[in-house]
This record gives sequence, C-alpha cells and structure tokens, in this order.
Amino acid sequence: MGRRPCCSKEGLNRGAWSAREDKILTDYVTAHGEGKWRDLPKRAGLKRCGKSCRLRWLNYLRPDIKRGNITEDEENLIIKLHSLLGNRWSLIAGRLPGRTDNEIKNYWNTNLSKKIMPQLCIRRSSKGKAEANKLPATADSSSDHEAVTRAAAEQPTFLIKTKAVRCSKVYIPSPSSPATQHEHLANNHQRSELARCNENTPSSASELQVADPACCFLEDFDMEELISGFPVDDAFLQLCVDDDVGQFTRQNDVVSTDDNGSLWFCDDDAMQDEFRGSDGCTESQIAAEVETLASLIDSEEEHRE
DNA sequence: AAAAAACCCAACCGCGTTCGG
DNA sequence: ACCGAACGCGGTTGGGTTTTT
Repeated sequence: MGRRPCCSKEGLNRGAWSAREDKILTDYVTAHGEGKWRDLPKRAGLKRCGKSCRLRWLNYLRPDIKRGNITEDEENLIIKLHSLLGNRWSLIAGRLPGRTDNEIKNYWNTNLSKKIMPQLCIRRSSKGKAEANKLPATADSSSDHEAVTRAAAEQPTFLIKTKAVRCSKVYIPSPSSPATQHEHLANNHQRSELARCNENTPSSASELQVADPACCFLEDFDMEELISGFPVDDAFLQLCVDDDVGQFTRQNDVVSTDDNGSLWFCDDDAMQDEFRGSDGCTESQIAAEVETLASLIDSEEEHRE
C-alpha cells in the first residue's frame, strides 16, 4: 500500500509564489494562526498544496524571518554547530534566530561547504549533472569520487550523533579512560541538573546559572539524543533504570556492556563494532566542543542584550 | 554582444515521527 | 495497541541570475 499523497496535485499552482498568493497566505495565517496546513489552501482560497503553504510561510513569509547577510558570527556558529550536529539543519536554525533551516542548508551548500572542505567542492549544477549523466564514468571521474570519499573519511569530525539513522541504539562511552572524567559532568549535582533538563522542567534563570553552562546550552536539545556523548557511571546507570530516564531502554533494546565497559542500548553487535570503528571522537572532544559552543552562544546573547 | 557555464535559492519530494481517535 | 492523518525534516531539483569565455 503506497503512501497517500499529501494532496491532489491536479489544478494546483506550482513553482514560484505570486505576491497575491503571499498576501492571501499571510492574511490567513495572521488571522487564524499556523497549523492545519492541509485544510488551509481550501479555506484560504489558495490553489496550493498545504505542504507548499507551510513551507512558504515558514521559510519566507513569517514576520520574524531575517533574510540575507549572514554575519561572520552567524557563519562561525553554523560551522561550529554543523561540526557537532551534522546536517541537522532545523536544530542549527533553532540556534540562529530568524534563520530558517532551508536558508542555512542552502548557505552551507553554496558557501560554507567550500570553505570547510574545499577538496569536496565538486560543483553541482543541473546542466553539469545532465552532462555527467550522459557520459559514462571515466577513470578521472571515478578517481575524483574516490578522492572525495577518502577526504570525507579523513575529515576529522566531532559529530554528536543526535539521531540514529535506521538504528535506535544509544552508545555511552566507557568511563574508564581518564578523559571521561571531564569536569563539567563529573559530579552528581551536575548530572542531576542534566536529568532535570531531560524532564523538560522549566528552570529559573538563577538555577541555570548555577548549573554548568554546557547544561544550560543543552537545555532545549533532545537530551536523549545528546546523552550519547556523555560518560556513564553507577549513578547514571541508576538514572537509566529510573522511570524518568528509563525511556532509553525502550523499543526492546538490550542494555549491555562491552569489553571496554561501554554501555550499549542495542543488541546488534555488528552495529556496535561499526560504530566503535568509526572516527576517533572522544568524550573529551565532545565536551570541549559543547563547552565552546555554550560560551559562544552565551557571548552572542550578551551581545544582543 | 552572445552563448555557455556557474551560482544561488525557493520550492518540491519522499520519508520518518508525532499525534489523535 | 493500532492506524491513519498531519507535521517536520533533509535531500534534491528547477529555473532565474550572474559570471566567464
């Protein structure tokens, strides 16, 4: 059974939006608020798919949208966040007020990816691609591809794997290495702060100042996702079996430890091996990155005030 | 000046996740 | 617990604009 299309495409406008359509959509959303995108076109009298309306509103018409002129600070933040989060554009955009995920994604693809990884800069153009499609793969093009793959593999990366792709495992590195004893999560107080963030309990500003800046920064991230980069000890293990955090063990995942004492919420040995064998990303590197990011954002917010 | 190539970004598409009945 | 609808996300495409030849 195929997926039902989001709407009937027949008789609908496609492509660029006209000023009149923009006005209709803006007026409608201003009057009725966001949501119910599927019904919106009919109610507003637009010949557009609901999805298209949503996208147009979120990426272009919203009043708080900031357009163009990405500042150096924003650029640095994007680079930093991308190194931590990868292509999680919506998360990155969430840290850049007024910027949309689409804008950041485009900006990354057209500007930053070249700056960061010039060796990966193989132009994508519809014409070029059409040409490429016409031509059989040459020795040169395949070696280019290999070079790109190699460069990508060699590129140091400190990604926080915020969402498992086709896998629900959560990997918690071993506490045994000295590097795992990094300061800002080394005591139970801070760990409990972390747990509280996870409960989505609103914390007062003063409370948050007491907590680790990294924790404050992490407050509105999905802690279940981010926790994969943190060390584990007995107290944390206990948290895992408590109801509040017990969600880590959902979906029939099996909690196990490996030879290094690392904790796995996954019973797939092959995947564990693959994950372990990936890059050399250490907990301390992640911690340092998060801390840097936290102070960066703090200073940015101070600057705005 | 014209054609081709490159660039840029809005919009589309399909899939995964969340929500509500 | 299940299922379908709605939503949200990230990858990709298409076409307008700018730059190069």
